[in-house]
Amino acid sequence: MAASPIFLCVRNLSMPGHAHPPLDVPAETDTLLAGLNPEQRAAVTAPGSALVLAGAGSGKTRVLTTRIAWLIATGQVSPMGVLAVTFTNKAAREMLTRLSALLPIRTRGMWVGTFHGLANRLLRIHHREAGLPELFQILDVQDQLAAIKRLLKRLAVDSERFEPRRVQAFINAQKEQGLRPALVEAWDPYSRRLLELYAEYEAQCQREGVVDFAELMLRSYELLERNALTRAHYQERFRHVLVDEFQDTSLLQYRWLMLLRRADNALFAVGDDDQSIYAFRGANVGNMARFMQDLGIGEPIRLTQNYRSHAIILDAANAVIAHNVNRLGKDLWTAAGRGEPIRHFEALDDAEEARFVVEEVQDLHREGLPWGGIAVLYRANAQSRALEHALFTAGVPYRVWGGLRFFERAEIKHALAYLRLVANPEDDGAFLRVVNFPARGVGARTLEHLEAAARTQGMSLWQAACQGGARNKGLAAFVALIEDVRAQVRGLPLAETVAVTVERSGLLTHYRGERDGEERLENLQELTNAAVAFAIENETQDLMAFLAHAALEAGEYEAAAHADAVQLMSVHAAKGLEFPAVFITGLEEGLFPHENALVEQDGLEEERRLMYVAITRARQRLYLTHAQSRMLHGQPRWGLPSRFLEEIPTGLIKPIRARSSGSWGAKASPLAPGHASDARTTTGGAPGPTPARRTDYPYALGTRVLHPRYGEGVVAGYQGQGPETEIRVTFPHVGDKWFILAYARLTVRGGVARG
DNA sequence: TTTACAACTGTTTTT
DNA sequence: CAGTTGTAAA
Repeated sequence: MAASPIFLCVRNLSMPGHAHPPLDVPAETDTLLAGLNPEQRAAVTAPGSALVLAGAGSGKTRVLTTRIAWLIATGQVSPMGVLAVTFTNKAAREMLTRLSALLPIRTRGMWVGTFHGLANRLLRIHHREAGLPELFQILDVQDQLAAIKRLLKRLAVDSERFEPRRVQAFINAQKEQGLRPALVEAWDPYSRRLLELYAEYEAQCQREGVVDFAELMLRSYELLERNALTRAHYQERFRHVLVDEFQDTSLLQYRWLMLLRRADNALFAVGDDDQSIYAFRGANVGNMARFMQDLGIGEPIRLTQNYRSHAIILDAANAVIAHNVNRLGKDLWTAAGRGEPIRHFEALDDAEEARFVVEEVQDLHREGLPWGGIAVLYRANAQSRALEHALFTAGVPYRVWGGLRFFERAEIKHALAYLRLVANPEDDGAFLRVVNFPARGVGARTLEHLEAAARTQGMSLWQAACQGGARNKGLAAFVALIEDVRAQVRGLPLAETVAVTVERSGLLTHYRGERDGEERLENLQELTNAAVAFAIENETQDLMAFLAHAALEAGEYEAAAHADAVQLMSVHAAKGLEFPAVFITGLEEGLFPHENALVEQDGLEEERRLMYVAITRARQRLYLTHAQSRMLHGQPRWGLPSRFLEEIPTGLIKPIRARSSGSWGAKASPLAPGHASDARTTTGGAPGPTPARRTDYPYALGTRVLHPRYGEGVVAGYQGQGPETEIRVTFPHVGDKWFILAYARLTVRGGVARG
């Protein structure tokens, strides 16, 4: 497989990255700096290394791109001497787009990309030094989990005790800390076993020539660390390293960046500790303080003027985030007016919440706001269902972000597995995925034999299958098919290769025969389109590059991405975006903040930052909604309003009542007892089982109750029904406890409860 | 070996 | 509720 042009141009190791004569560009440097406020200007022109503490909506991306343009235009660096790192592909693209608008330069060869994308780039170039085959494959999260399950099975590990996801999380956590198995300390037998599994997993990946996300980072880190010449080359080249969303860097990524640093290079980091919401993925906010220390930076440059939101919205955001203790500290301000109050709506259940959102959305649209100017945010993707249903029923166009992405869909993964086998038939993971899909009579028994043969002879499944001859008819057919396709696509352009492989795989025929195969067929067609687009955009026909792209950029191929539609997404997915109108839904204890987060170290603070991110997405109008009950796992579940609602000064909030007759929607005081048994009617539509069942619960939410062991607490929610109904009580010192209602010995202060 | 269906279980956020 | 795993029958 020929290396792509991308790789060829970076292969030119003699490319000087240091100063060069100023570009002959029409953009005067004064023009570049015009319109920046003093802090932004200071950041753009900062000599040497700097840390920029950039609040939400403070022009962070503008500063970053303007700095690159300014450095180039003033001759301080050549385009090839810049390394700019982001976390999302979207952000990287955005940066390149803005950059080419500022300067007439060719951005294609520039090193602007995500950490993982750049790590991949390094490893492709230096695969030999890194100890990887030229055609190494990238495992996405699903692939990695499948590989781990396979490993556990092969080693006959009790996967009840060692849950695959646990093992996966353990391995990734170690890698994100830069730790190989030999460096991890394990004191108890369980940890020791985990460690063994980590080591075995590594061996398996190495054998199969595959690399997971964390491995991309770790392997490229080790490459730079161990090869002084290579390191020196990139240090010489990248005179300016710029990092976006610095608060999201992991320890390993931090050290990766530091390897590229030389005394006369400049590191420019932009971040906002208040928007650090990826700790669960290894992000380490502490990197910001460490950065200042390691680089001898006294104070960060603070960008506190917000150009996005009205003052009321900022006040709310500032008030919420002020409850966090661990902060570098900054308050946002705006020159814009106060704006409208924040609207708050309490719904009886998630269905009513969704109906409220739809009605308001329709009003906004009638007032002239395009659908696309409206975002509906939620904490967990599962919440999108009720909202989608209501929007769909009302005929409002909407687009859901997140969830299952294009390259993660089963049919696409299948097609990609065929392509991976075309690129490299030794890929066991890909082999197992499609050896019997579509079904061709290769069952568990055949695979057992094959795996045994492969193991004893130390070869891949593919080799074993070739060698074992045609003991199984289906297996022989599969081998013949793959060999045939490999021969057929040799020398074909990328898109043809994809089209031919998909066709020959039999996937199309298979899905044509399925009831719900229509959408899958469309997706498979779309895969060829994606290949065409990829080939044009990157000027390459390299299948490996396309497969890497598929793993590193799972989404972004949805149809109608640019249509005017209401945007539905998780708060995480909304980071970096802004909308004239924003709904934050599901503001309930247990959901937002999420109950899992409450038991994690610093979990509540991270949830609060998430709330901060959510609020600061809004430019003019902000809605907050919560529901008294919500369907969860097919059961209604009750919760108190989120504490974040109370952290916003009441003066900024205007409660909204449901508009339909007979409804009830004023903001309730969460500690006011007594409304659980009030019979209430809901808006016109079917209210679901809610009102009837509510009367079954003996204590109102918020009721103070006494427990013989834990003392006084507050009723925080219910789950389930009938004799298995559980009650959740929050105790001041003990936290949340669940009890079976029928057995819980609870008393209400001042009397015994009904029930 | 494949298919169909029952039982079980987890369930946040994502490059 | 939905996705996965286990079991029984074809």
